[in-house]
Amino acid sequence: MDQIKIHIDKLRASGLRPTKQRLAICKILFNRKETFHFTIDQLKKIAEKNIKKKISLATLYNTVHAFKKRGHLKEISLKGNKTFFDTNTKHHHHFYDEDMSQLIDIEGKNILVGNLPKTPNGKKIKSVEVLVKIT
Amino acid sequence: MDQIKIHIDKLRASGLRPTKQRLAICKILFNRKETFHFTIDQLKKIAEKNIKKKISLATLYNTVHAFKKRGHLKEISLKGNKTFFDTNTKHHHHFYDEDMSQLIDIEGKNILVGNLPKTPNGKKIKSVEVLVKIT
DNA sequence: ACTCTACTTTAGAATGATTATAAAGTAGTA
DNA sequence: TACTACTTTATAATCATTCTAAAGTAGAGT
Repeated sequence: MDQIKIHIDKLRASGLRPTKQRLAICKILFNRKETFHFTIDQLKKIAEKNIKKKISLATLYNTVHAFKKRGHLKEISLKGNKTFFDTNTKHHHHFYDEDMSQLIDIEGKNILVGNLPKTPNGKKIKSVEVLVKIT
Repeated sequence: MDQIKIHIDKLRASGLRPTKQRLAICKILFNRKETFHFTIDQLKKIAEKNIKKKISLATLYNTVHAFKKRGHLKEISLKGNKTFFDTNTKHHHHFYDEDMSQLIDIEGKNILVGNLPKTPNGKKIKSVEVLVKIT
């Protein structure tokens, strides 16, 4: 079954025109079974190698943010200057390998967080994120 | 009892000369019972108001990093452009109030993280951090 | 107190990630 | 094919942080 068609439909369904650049990015991000964690400049390198042309940084930022807004990507909370994105949009947690600067998924159901205290001022919990740093 | 003396000793014990700027910063950070979470520019505003003079950004960065290196401050993992520091150096977790961009401590012992899967490649766990976002 | 030296502070430049701008290009509809 | 709104792009702008190197200061030894 044609992956390209799937990506075109996905883009159209999100109100985004299927352009060459967006399709190239879709191919990199979504033609895979496993989760993919990346930074913008990693994505840029891969995309430019694939299409053998330059892609503007601005396009990559635009596209990735558009995908995030539509729920096709998640942004990962990490200290430091680099922002990571994650193709796994389900609720889950991460190992962070500091030597490799690399994220590894932990399925949400495989981790248990208990004894949470009452939220301050009766606020609602929006999310619970666990980051396990490893070396 | 003289707080200033305590700060001078603390600085000396860390191999740092007690300068006007460092003492002003110590006063802001450590003359309090409760945990203090701050960004560099928040600290700058408070410090300059206190001493009624400008302090160089570089000095604030230098000092805060020196304190962090000596274990008097912790740096907090958060997405976004701003880096937070925390006067609570014990192991603990955080609520993050997104409306207020404000961190609130959760004592380490008050939270339970279980069912952690095996670490990849037999790596060692360095830390487990929980961030509870609230609104 | 005086001097010397190493440590500090400082303003401003440099860096690196991200966002804004505005002009040129393109998809999709009529 | 023609038109219009959406996209891409190069570049400038912004923001946090780090670097630099020159001027200032603390503390030890005199």
